[in-house]
Amino acid sequence: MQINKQSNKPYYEQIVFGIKEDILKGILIPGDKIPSVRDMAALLLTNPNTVSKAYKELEAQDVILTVRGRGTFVKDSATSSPSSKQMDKIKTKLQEAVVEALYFEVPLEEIQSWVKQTIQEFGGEINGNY
Amino acid sequence: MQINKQSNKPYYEQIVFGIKEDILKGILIPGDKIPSVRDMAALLLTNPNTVSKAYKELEAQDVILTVRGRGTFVKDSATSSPSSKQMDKIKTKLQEAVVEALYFEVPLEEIQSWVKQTIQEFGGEINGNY
Amino acid sequence: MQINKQSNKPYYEQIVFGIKEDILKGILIPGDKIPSVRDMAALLLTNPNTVSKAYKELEAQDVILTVRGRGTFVKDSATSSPSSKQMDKIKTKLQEAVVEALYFEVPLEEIQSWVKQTIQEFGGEINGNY
Amino acid sequence: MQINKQSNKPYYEQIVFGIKEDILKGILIPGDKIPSVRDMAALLLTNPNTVSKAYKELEAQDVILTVRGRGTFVKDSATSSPSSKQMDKIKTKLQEAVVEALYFEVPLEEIQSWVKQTIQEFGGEINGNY
DNA sequence: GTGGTCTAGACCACG
DNA sequence: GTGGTCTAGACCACG
Repeated sequence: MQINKQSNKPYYEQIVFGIKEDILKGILIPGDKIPSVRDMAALLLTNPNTVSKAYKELEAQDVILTVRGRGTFVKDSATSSPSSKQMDKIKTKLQEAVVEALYFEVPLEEIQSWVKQTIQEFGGEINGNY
Repeated sequence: MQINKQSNKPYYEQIVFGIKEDILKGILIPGDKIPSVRDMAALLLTNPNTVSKAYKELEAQDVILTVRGRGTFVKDSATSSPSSKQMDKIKTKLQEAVVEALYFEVPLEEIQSWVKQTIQEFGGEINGNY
Repeated sequence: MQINKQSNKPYYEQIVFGIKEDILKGILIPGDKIPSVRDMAALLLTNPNTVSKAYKELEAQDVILTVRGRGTFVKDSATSSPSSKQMDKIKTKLQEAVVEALYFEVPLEEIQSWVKQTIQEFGGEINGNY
Repeated sequence: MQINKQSNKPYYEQIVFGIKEDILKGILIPGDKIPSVRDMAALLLTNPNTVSKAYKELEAQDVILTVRGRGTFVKDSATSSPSSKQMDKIKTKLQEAVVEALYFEVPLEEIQSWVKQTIQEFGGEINGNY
């Protein structure tokens, strides 16, 4: 995992997203201890406060569990069901991306293929009749 | 088109997106004159500076064209081909939305259906066997 | 509203609680603009970052709404329904306080009276047959 | 008694609270010897330092008494009268819990019922016309 | 060693 | 003028 310092995306959001990616990819599994705030900051060449902010956000989203004095752990993903608010947010984000693509005349097949690729890369088993 | 003042999305981005939506929907077609910065600001109950910023962004993206003294016009979409940079940005945005959805265990069928719905609403002609 | 710098309660939590109190008391009503992060920091003789943290927490709890560049506003309390998690937390907190009181042999009548007083001070109209 | 390692409440506070609960419930009665720091640590699968901290806190609150070489004992509750400082703390804690509940529009009846339940569970004899 | 809180101060995006 | 992000660095509570 790395922070793209050129991106206009805040560092802490990149960390939040990166952790989720690692969980989806199976690099991190439920129960795993993730690096301490300080270690992660050293790894990512950023400030501990920034990592701390990311971890707090991840905890608010029920992705990790942090125990004072002991560390931070990956939660069971089954536990974390999104609120309808989060659901709406995700849906809107997806739709906006699609509209954007359509506007710039990305061929439909390509849009579909991007989605499929991502699902295959991150989504694990896919039903045959899809 | 309206601005959602509750949204955490910047007003100017909402305007940029709204114009693109209107074009995709056919409400605006190439060559159409769009309201002046001041008129649009009045329509949207917002600050002219905000509209101006949105128009500049739309011009940078080759979506509209401002002719001094004559007004602002919707460009021919054929003219506006996205740079590979824009293309990457769109792809990344789409993938991130999908990853987010996967993380929160949105069923694959639902993700697909969201994409299809959006395409059908905005994308015009869709091949039957798609 | 004031921060008790002697208290072991974090400043930012005191601010969160203080805002809720002011809403319950009617000092703040839905739609009201609350002081900017900087102004509030000056009022409370604390650091803007601390106020910012409090405001973020209040927004996460659906108590206030912050609009970039415009300010921070009190939300309609009807909108903010607590999650079952929040509910559990509140219940636990209340029960712990009661257990503590019982342990130190606070008379039952006194415990009841504390609760009633608080309800009368903050709860507005109370049904007669209570 | 058990420690909830998921809770964000410090372990030592959980122990302090747990002992008080046991006394209120009658599981522990004045004069009872409670497990040594080491035994308790083994029982609770935690660090002896943590138990030690809890015992010190309980001693400071006049709940238990440690006699060097003989062990740790539950004090007579009559002996342990709270300082007015402790009293204020308890009152504040209770009021805060009630304010929190009111803010989130927990019905008054429910707040009352939570208090009653707790009293009935822990408080022993309750006057009929209460 | 772990995360939590707080300060001081900088720079930025938005309206 | 508004909130958001980030850094650097301090001190603290907990285990």
